[in-house]
Amino acid sequence: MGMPATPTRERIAHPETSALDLATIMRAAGDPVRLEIVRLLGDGGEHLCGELSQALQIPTSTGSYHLKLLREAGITRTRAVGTQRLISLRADDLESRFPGLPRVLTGS
Amino acid sequence: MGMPATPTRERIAHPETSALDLATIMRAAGDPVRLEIVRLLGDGGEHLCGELSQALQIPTSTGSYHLKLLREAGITRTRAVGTQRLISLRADDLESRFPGLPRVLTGS
DNA sequence: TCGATATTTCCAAAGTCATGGAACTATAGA
DNA sequence: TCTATAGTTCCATGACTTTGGAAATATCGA
Repeated sequence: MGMPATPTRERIAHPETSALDLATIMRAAGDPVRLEIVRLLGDGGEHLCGELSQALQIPTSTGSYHLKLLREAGITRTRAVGTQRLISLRADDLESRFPGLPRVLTGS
Repeated sequence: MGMPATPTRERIAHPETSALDLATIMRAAGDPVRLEIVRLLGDGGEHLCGELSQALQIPTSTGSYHLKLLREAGITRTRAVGTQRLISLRADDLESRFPGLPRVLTGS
């Protein structure tokens, strides 16, 4: 026994609102798969990785890759509940830094 | 003499406003060089390829490449005057198709 | 018709990105 | 514990992107 040398799971990293970069956000949103994910998140709810992957008919490994990019760009927030990941749009953070952006991304 | 087999120069192609695609626009804007060009065009004026390339300190061949991508995505309009190309933002077209987008792209 | 100027096109090299199967990790529940 | 489930990470592959020098094209004015 004893503690493992490293934590078993890193806390999920999200950029601070003040650090959001428009070029990074645009690049992340500028892919048909990721833009469709953003549109699905435009309902304001929390969605699972598997649910989004299924909606887009892509393997979960591909979905997980795209969701990581969206999170690292600051477009989405991910929180862990059990083995699940609840993903939502950072609409308020995006709006405060880039007024009008959430509406553009989600089509209102 | 006689006419050449092909026209000496194609008319500069621009997508119609109704054909503008958000993922394509986002991808085009999601590059630091191109986003900076868009911000410079945010003054509403017409700018030359060489002027923009110089402002960004890149070779004109690189500038020309990025300007082609912006034009093909429908973000900019290019008109020829002599050997020069006058480039401007398609702010009204973008606004009508994606309300709020020009403000987001240019930082107002 | 020549030379200067503005820009585009060509090309190759280097870099980045998307894809998806397989292996792995974490958690819940029996 | 064991097993199922959810998601991540690893990895190879192929595809696309960005870069910039060189060559080509177009236009202007002397």
